[in-house]
Amino acid sequence: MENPITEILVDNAVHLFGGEIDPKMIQFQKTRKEVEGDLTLVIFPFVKALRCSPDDAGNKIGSFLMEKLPFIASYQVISGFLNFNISSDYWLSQLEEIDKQSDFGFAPKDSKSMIMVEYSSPNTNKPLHLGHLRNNFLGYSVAEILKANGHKVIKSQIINDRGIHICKSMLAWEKFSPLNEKGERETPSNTGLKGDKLVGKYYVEFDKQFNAEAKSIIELWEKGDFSGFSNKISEEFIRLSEAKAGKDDKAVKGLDEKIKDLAKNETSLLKEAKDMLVKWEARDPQVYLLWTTMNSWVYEGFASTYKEMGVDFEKLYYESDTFILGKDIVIEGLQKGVFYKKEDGSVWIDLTSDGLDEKLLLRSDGTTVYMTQDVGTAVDRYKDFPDLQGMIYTVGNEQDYHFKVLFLILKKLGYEWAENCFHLSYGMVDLPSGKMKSREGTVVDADDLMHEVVQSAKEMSQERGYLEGMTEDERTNLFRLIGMGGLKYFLLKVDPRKRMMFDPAESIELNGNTGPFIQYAHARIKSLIAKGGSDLTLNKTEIGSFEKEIIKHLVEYPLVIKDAAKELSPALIANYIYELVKLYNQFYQNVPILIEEDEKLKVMRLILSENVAKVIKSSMLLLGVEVPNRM
RNA sequence: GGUCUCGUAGCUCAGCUGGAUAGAGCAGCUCACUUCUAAUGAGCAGGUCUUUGGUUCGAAUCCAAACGGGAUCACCA
Repeated sequence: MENPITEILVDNAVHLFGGEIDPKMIQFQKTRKEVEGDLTLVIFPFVKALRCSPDDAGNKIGSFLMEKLPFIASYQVISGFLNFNISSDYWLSQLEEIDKQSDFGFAPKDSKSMIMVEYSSPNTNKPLHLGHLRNNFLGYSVAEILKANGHKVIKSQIINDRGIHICKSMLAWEKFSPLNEKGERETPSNTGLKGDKLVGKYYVEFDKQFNAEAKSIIELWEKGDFSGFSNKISEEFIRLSEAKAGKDDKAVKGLDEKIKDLAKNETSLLKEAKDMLVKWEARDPQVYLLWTTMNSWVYEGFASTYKEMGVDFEKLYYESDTFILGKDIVIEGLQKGVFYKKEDGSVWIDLTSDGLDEKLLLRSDGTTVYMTQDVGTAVDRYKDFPDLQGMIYTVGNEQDYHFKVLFLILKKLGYEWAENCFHLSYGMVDLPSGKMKSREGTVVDADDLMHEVVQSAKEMSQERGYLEGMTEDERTNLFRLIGMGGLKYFLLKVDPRKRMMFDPAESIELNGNTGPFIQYAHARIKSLIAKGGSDLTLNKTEIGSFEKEIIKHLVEYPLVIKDAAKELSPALIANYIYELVKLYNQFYQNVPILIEEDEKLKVMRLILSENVAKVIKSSMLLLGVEVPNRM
């Protein structure tokens, strides 16, 4: 309805305003609740041209539009705002239109360009945690939203499966895993532990032993025992120790950190891990076997976690593959003069003229770094999918700088598609106790959390749900659906860019702005439909204000889907659904539906309800959340 | 310290392409189930939109500075 108004105003600008107008002057907004009307036009921009009071200007525009547009039933001007009343018939016809479309709000499938959405991309040395949940739910949802907008989407991830961190858990497993009576070390099958958990356990074990060794080295040094260490080390230690005298606590702490780093570098454990990395790069058969074995455990563990999360991927990339390509590209770039080599053989790019720093791409020993791999991965992806028109990296905002640099490097290498790369930078998840810190054991494990929310959904459903006649399987599925729905909705309802607070108690809440609140509304409608019937035909009838508000909101759905894609923000969808459900609950509570005696009214209300359920279901699926028919 | 980012009710968050009296949820206090699922709805109370300047007919929204959180500045990923 905005479009015809805009058209008429632009077409008749000379007559109305005495000259052409900028369409940007035509600003619509929702009519305030307290004021009667369905749509509001802001008059202020026109006041100057019309050289009269805002009220006169409003009346002039209002009467002109009312004459031209039959759907404007009446209008009134209040302090510079022109409020239109839109006719009942118009809203009814809108409802009819929505009712016809099973995929209401969605653009035709594959009608737009191909986009890759990268998300998850975990390290293979630690189990997934709460932060990964936000990442995965966000990435998955953004992919769904883009699909709804007609894009062809490739969901992808890069698996960080190589590097010193992987060697650490491998080494710790070899050294510290106890042997059972059969002489085997711990494996997922002989311990019953999930693969990622088992490997993570040894990563932690490495860190523990590593720190212990460093500590004992420092103790030796403090006693003045430097046997076996170079003069350089002992001098540095003495220098740092003496610097502590007379400094404040903070400075002393910093110096102690440096001493610790010094000692860590001297540990036999780190040396062994580094040796292992060198062997890995040389494809030493034994190390490679260990690597593939332990990685396969992790992948198995991740697969089950992803399944639980309800996320999936079309194409996986492995760092162990792409780093080679990255290295080749860097060497090529070196020849082209994009990069330069320092005396020690390390390769760099100078980005100071772009306001950034110098960045390392190859170490002096020729090995690659994170950036090198990311260059290789990006190029690999465009090779695999030449039709790609964009790539979205769902990665935490602590890597903002990294991606700025990455995209700039790609651009400097001459890849035009670098322009279409976008870092979907999301904020960290905090706990009420503060930041998650692995060292302090405050990391919330993804599997544990998902298990807890489902368990809690079970308890609450058994207390108040409508479960009679449901099979055991149906119940289990319902509990999963409610628990996971609550968790996903909780993590997706806030603006992804913002740092957010995760309160475990609040995440299993059922009232207010929560997943189960919305799921409940859906179940309630489905129960109505089951009793009142579907496949009804809409007849002309009067509509009340509750119905009208809902239809107005339904009409906005296609626009919200577009906005959510533009902003890459599932939060916009979540807010929209919440608003819709609140409106519907008010209607439900105040207006009779099945017990309405006027058949036409009853049918209209049922059709309205059905379409609300349709939109709830479709929009929740954009968030990756399923909705039950009963609960 | 440089760069980036955030600051809205006791708490968690909307609102930010400038527009009417700044909104929800939670927590607190009331009220409504012989009626379609009360996992609901209605109401009360709660605000210097961090501060100070500027732009404007009009600023939570744009600009600048200050203050306060956070991130980042590795031959880590």
